Amino acid sequence: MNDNSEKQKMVKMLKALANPIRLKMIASLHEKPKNVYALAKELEIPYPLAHLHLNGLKKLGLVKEVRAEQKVKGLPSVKYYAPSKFEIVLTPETIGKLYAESERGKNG
Amino acid sequence: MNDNSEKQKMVKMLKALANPIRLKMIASLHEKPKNVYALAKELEIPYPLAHLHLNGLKKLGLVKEVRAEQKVKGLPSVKYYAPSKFEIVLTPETIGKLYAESERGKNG
DNA sequence: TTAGTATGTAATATTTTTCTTATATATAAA
DNA sequence: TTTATATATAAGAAAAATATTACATACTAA
Repeated sequence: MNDNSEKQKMVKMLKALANPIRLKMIASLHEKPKNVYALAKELEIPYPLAHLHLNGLKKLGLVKEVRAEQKVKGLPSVKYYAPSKFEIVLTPETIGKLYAESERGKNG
Repeated sequence: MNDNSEKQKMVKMLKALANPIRLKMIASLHEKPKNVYALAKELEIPYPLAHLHLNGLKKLGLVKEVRAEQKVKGLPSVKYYAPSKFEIVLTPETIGKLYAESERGKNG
């Protein structure tokens, strides 16, 4: 019942990482945490696009908010993001295992 | 000049692997080499679709022909495929490195 | 000769992903 | 008040990926 979610999660993760903008974002945030606005400027893409891509990474837990600086009074603070700790190893073996294990999971 | 190809190749590889059918194919071929027709039946998808997906993997070198059995006389032999040996490790560090190194490659 | 095995491709249709444009809010500085 | 900083979302357009249908070839077995 739940054995599919592992495979589905993997596909979602890989889809998220299979994009040059999102890879660049992770690389940039790994170097130094920053906010969406700065990221958009650095990658030379419009803010809504940057927001969209970062949000996708955030939803999958590949990127997280590390701190929120309240520059002014009680107002929209600047949110800094950094990559989460993740490790995905792709080999014929790991892929084979992913499917073999969930097959077994079906019955026992 | 050539520093982009590494990143582009990575994105292509990840795109190829970010698909349930293609992951299943690799898992199945890792278990036992087989031909497109058998793969199509096993995954319960139409042959042209299986051909399309396997071709994508083949073009990137993720899957290779391991042998061709000539069942009959001088005719379309059955082609068996297996995954190539590959290893892709995805962490914030490896992604950061991928982009940092190619940046440096631009000038030196 | 029809069904099953086996290959491969082309054209189209569908679906998903990606990108742009527009909207809305809020502050500071010029 | 206009520009720059900063957030967030929605709607629609464009592009890319995915899937279907049809075609063409070729042998074997029923």
